Amino acid sequence: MKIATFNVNGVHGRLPALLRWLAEFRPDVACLQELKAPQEKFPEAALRVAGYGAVWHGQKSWNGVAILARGLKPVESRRGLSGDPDDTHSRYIEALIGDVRVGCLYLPNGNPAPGPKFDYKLRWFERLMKHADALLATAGAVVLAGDYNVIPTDLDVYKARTLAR
DNA sequence: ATGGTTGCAAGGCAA
Repeated sequence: MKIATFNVNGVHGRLPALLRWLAEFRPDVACLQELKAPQEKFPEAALRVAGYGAVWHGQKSWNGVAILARGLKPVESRRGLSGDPDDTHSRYIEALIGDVRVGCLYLPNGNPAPGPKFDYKLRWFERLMKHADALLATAGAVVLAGDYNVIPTDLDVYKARTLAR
């Protein structure tokens, strides 16, 4: 099974590129982040024409995640992580594609640090770890894919010197 | 070197 992930930074603005990418690489599963579209404005029909079923968790202007599956509709098993009832960001959706469970995540950027956004990122990490532990305790294959917003090397940074200050 | 870019959505925020 070919599983891919793509931060689209606006699913409408990026839709032509997304469709080309799906046609060229034909992933069985694609995890999308930064839809930047409300739930009711996700381009479900265009993706269906392209051969992909979808589940998604939209949000106006920011965030938003989706899971696409070629030739079938993913069976949603979770949206959002537990542990913070006040968290309104759409950053996690999970679904079964056949017998493989796929979690699609968009981890908070956390900038600027230190500050409340960085604190939120760390708390989100803790919630993800807790959920990952629960997933690993269950039987079956699990994949947690997406944008972790973790940058081990300067190659992962658009402009490392700016971040280093 | 204190600026540089983009998407959403309609001014400024987030990345």
